[in-house]
Amino acid sequence: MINEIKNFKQYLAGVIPMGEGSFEIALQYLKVETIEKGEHLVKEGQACNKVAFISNGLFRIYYLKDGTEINTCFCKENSITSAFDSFVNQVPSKENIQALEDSVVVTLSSENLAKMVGENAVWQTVRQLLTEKECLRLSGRATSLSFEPALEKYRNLLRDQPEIIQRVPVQHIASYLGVSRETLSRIRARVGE
Amino acid sequence: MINEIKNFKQYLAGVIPMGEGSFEIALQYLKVETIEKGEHLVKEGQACNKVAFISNGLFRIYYLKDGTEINTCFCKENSITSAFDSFVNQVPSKENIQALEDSVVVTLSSENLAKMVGENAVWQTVRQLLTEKECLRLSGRATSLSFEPALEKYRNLLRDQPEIIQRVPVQHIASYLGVSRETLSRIRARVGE
DNA sequence: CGAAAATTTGATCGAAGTCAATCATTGTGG
DNA sequence: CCACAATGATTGACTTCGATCAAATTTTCG
Repeated sequence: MINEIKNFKQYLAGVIPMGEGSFEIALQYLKVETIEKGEHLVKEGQACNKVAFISNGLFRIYYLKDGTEINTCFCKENSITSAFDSFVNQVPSKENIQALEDSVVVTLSSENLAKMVGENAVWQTVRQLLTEKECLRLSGRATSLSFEPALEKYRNLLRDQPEIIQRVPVQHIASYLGVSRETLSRIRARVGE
Repeated sequence: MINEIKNFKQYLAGVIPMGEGSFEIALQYLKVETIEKGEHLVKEGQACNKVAFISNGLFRIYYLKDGTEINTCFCKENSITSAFDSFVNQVPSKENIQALEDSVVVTLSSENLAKMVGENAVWQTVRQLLTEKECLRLSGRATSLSFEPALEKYRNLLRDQPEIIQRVPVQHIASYLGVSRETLSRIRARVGE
């Protein structure tokens, strides 16, 4: 089993205990892809018919509002990324997913996921758990975005995802926090780092 | 079958087509409860071990931030409400759910839901679909909260949930929109209701 | 090295928050 | 049924945080 697939297996083991052989069903369906920095995994308008486990690298999810990009999520190695709405409802994506670093992902199409669910119900549970996780993330984001002042937002990000601040250009972080580049710059000057 | 249960069946039919008899499994597990205006369905600190289908009435979900209430959701008849995090992860709820009108709900405990999933896999699918729905709602909320000016937020609420504005006290709406009571009041004066 | 992009810094402006007072509505007890 | 308290909503004055515009500086990369 190649390394990327192993990483994915490891990741799932942390989400739900999987009986011997349950994971192996997936092997025939998984695909390893390399995405270079700057390239897109998903583009607006496309249907996103797959989820991607990030074995290595970093992505951002963003959409366009009145011509400017708004980042909604940063996804790093050892997590899953996808254009949720598009994947679930098979509609064209309003979101873009772009690699911020050279990345390697393991992808799984929705059709293949459906097959896996048919073969072993544990995959249905996996899907359920991952969806619930996404709910919790979104709920936290909604809270933070509108009820924290800019400084708090930054502090919280620093607390919850310190690596992001190291690895992501400031402009993207500003948009993620719902703050102008200039304001974020000043906050950073004050916080010292 | 009493009316509240019928309503619930009807609601589910709109979420997913259910084979004859699939719903009937639920009958033994469902419970009808009456909640008077002002009473709580869930209180902070309690574990919320059930979901409630609202047959009749209106609820708000809120939590306390530095002593002030922040509303995160209004749920009216013909929809489902629950303290998501608490229900899913069996932890004490940070959220409160309060009836804004005299209400009648159909409740289902998480243990009973688990039993139902065991008896018929369609209930697993129901759960999945409802979770996905919640994700989409949260995603929209996160977007609206931080990237729309106050006026837009209000207009969007007016467009998406006009009834809420009729049925919910202004103070609660303000907190839901992440805006001070005074600002909302001024917006309403401008928009002309 | 030099051009382009990203970040920081400075000055100004505006949307929305806060504080305070007034007006409206609801509800309760005499 | 009215009076009065209590709560909720509106209006006004002032302040503040963060956006915008503009310029300077730093970093990135061909």
